[in-house]
Amino acid sequence: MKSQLSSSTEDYVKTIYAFTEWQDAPITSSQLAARLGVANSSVSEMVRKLKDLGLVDHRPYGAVRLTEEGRRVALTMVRRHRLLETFLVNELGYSWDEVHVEAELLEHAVSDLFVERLAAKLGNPARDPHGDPIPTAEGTVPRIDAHRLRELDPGHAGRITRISDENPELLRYLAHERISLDTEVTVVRRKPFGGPLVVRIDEGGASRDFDVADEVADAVWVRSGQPHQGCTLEPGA
Amino acid sequence: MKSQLSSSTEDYVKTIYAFTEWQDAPITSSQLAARLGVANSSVSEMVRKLKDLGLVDHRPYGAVRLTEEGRRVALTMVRRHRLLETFLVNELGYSWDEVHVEAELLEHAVSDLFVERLAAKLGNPARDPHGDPIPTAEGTVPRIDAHRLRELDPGHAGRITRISDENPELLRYLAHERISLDTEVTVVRRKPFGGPLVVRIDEGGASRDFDVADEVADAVWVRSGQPHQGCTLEPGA
DNA sequence: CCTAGTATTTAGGTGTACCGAAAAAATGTG
DNA sequence: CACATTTTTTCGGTACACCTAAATACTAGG
Repeated sequence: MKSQLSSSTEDYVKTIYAFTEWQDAPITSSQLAARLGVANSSVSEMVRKLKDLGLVDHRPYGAVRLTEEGRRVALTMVRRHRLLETFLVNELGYSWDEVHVEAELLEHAVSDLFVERLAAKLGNPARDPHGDPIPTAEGTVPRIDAHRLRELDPGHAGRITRISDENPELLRYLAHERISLDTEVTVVRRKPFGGPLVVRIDEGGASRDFDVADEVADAVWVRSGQPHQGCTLEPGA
Repeated sequence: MKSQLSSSTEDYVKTIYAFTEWQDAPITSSQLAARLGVANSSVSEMVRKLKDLGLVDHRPYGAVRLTEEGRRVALTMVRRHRLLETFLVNELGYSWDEVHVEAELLEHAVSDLFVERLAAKLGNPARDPHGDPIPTAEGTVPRIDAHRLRELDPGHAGRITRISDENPELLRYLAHERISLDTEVTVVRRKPFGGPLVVRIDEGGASRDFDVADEVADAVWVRSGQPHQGCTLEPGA
């Protein structure tokens, strides 16, 4: 059942999964190639191998979809990645813009035993430092009920529950602008024709307006209602 | 200066270093092959590459010796390995027979930043859970002043300061026999012609005699004098 | 000091994961 | 709906780290 996959294989599966985590529509060959930073021809070849391994469904010229087994592998990788990020931030004092690359390397080197011991030590967190849900060991993904900042209409208020970890520079920028998980925002003005989105930010009484760049509006997720509950929810919760 | 070495390269260098850590005499091709579990021909080829990288000195049919640069790399790997082992035991509740394999995988995946943050968190230990000295980031190896149990004469008393981590089964056996770091032993009888070495073990008042198998006598190191100081000495100490 | 035996290297070959270039299939547009 | 464009696949080729088998160099015994 677990024939030990190469770290390339793990990366492909994780990337395929990640593509559909926050949207529908399966990933195409060239999108996969772009995200992995390899040539299209490499993807064609590798996808055939993944299919032989039973990890993806794919027919020539079609999109690539994970099988149940592939999804299981992907969730294992995502769990590893996010637990490692949490560890790096909570225990080793990394800042949230530093953890992604480090976790990317480590996730291929840790054993299941390591992951479960680490999860226990961290208190079985349900979210990582960027607010991304950490799949359970059994393959359940905690539901995250939030929307991209970009999609919100004026007047909509809520708390930031997720910030994509893909771009460290963006994370540093947001930290510099004092925007983080749990920051309360209210949409003031929706993008007209190419104009900026503006949000109002509560800061213990005072408030300021903030121009949201397109990239930021895509990377930041907001939830109205309950506050973000940090990194230490109970496992089954 | 740091052109990123493959994990194979790291393993070769580490293995070459390890061979001379507790004895003199440089390692030969076939010894290297045996320890790495690869064919002699693979070693020949790889040693040539290591030479091209400036990590070893070697002329055909001669032994393999690390260069200064090679030694630096090896110490980096050993530092990583032993800090990781310490982490696994101290923070994740691994037992000392479980850590070696896990550390072997992780040591190729961690960054220098990770290692130094980890070292700081662990309190810059000078010894790992088996009593092996942890090289400093600057490449200094804390002196360990001990002898193999095998080499001790009757009457010699001391504390166990090191137990080789290479054989997990042996470690489990010793744990089962209630022998660990800091156990006080006195050599009762030295091996006559193939007969067993016997040590007396103090156990808070009571004492028992223990037959030491050959393999154990090679793996256990004893120091007379000060007690083993645990895993939290100061860096420069 | 020559030879039998062992240690080491060379030669040729494998699998994985990548590449660029060329061929083939799918897609969009007049 | 045919053709040009884009996307995907196929086709040689490369680097790495390993292998077995064959050739070569050391080394110890007679």
